[in-house]
This record gives sequence, structure tokens and C-alpha cells, in this order.
Amino acid sequence: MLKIHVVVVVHLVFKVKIISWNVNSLRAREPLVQEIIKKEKPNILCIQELKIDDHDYVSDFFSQFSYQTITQTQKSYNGVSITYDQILDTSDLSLPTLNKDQARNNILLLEKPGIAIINNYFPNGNPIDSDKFSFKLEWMNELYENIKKLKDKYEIIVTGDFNVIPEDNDAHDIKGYKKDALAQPESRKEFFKLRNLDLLDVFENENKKSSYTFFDYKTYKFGKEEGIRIDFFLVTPFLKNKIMNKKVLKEYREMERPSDHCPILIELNI
DNA sequence: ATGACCTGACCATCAGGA
Repeated sequence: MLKIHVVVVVHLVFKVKIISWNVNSLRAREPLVQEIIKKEKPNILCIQELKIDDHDYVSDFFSQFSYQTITQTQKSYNGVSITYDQILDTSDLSLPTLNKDQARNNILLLEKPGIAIINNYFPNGNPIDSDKFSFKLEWMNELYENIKKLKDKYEIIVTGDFNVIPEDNDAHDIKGYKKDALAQPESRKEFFKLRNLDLLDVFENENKKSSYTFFDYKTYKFGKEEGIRIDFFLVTPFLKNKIMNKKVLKEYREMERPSDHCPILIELNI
């Protein structure tokens, strides 16, 4: 008698929608953050530039919508948070040393299947003849060293406001940035050092002009597409293949009282 | 070459952003 054993392997695919957004003050952007949560229902929301040193205010704001939040905060400047579905199995891997007394970075680990989500507000670094520029480069190097270590253990998503214009066509008019910290060869070198850890830029092959993420309040006219691409998702190749959808949510730059940055979104089937 | 515009600090005006 022939015996047949049937082994059924059930692979549970789940969808994760991740949004990253430099809101330029959470207090000022409450209505738009509420809007994006209701409309997009992200599983994970990475925020930069909270500009408030009140941890409870931040987590209470997001708990109204049944999310959990981890934050690094500081008075007036900087500040980052990662808000996520309560059902997700997570750990806080945030590295206080990387912040160098400025709240610019936090890390959420998705336990299954082991994805480290690193949320960043990179230093601006202007003017380039000041110690702010050397601080920027130092900070970027330390981020690189830490991600290099995390990469041995986890799949990686690096996101946030990188404050780097990697290539000339990532700006509508690069000439205006010749003396700007965002486009200096040293800043770009640090950016590509990070990317060369085998991290892929999700929007790299999109039309650059329609992938700008920042539009200056003063100098530029949003409607003329005069912006720069400085907000990113860098992901490991395994995750790049799982991306089902990616978008720059330009509509949030058009709304009343907007941030100068657009939210960026990816959806993964893991 | 400089400032514009927006935010938080705090109440008149400046620091910081990019």
C-alpha cells in the first residue's frame, strides 16, 4: 500500500503600509496628521521634526487612533516618533548615543520577520564653514556604523528626512545648492556609503521631477514642481522585492497649512 | 548679495530650517 504524506505549508503573507513624514512641528500639523491616519490607515508612521519635548503629548495624540508610539523628543527642535499598530509584535531598538544630545533617530524592530525600521532626521549642516557641517558628517558616519551592525541580524528599512540631495537631478535647480550642506560632495559621499551597504533607494528609478519631497515655503512655488528629493526609503534587496506600492503623497503639500515636506509611502507584502 | 516663509520660543524679535 502506497502511503502519501501531504505537507501543507501555510505562509501567512501580511501587508504593511509604512509612511514617513517630516511634519515640521506635530502641534502645527495635527489636522493633517489626523487626515493622513484616517485616509491611509498606515500600519507604521515615522515622523520627523516633532518640535516638542513632551513624550506624553506625542503618545497620547497617536493613541486616540489606537496606535502605540515610541519617541525621542527635545525642546523646540528635532524630535522623532514611530507610531504603529498595536497588534504588531515589536521592540524598541533606539540608540541614544547616535543622537548626540539631539533627538534625531529612533528604531523599531518588527519581531516577525525581523525588520529594523530606522527613522531619521539627519542634521541640516548649514552653513558649511561651521561646526554644524562637521556634526552632520559625523552623525551620518555613526548612523552608517550602526546600520552596518544591525544588518547582520535584520532586514533593514532606513527612512526619514536625509537632508542630502544625492545627485544633481534630485533638485529642480542644483545651481542654487552649490554652497549648501545638502549637496556637498562630503554629504553625498556619506549618503552613498550608507547605500553601498546593499540598501536600495525605492524611488531611484522613478521620474525624479515627480519624486521631489521638499518644496521650500519661501523660494519655491509648489505648483511649479520646484523642489528637491531629500526624503527616502532605503531597503535591503529582500524587502525591495516585496514592495507592492510606493508614492510621494503630494496632496499633503497642497492642503491648508502644510509641512514643507511631502509624506512618502511604501506598501510591502511580507 | 540678501530675503522671502514658517515654527517655537515668548511678546518683539530672533534662531533654525533647507
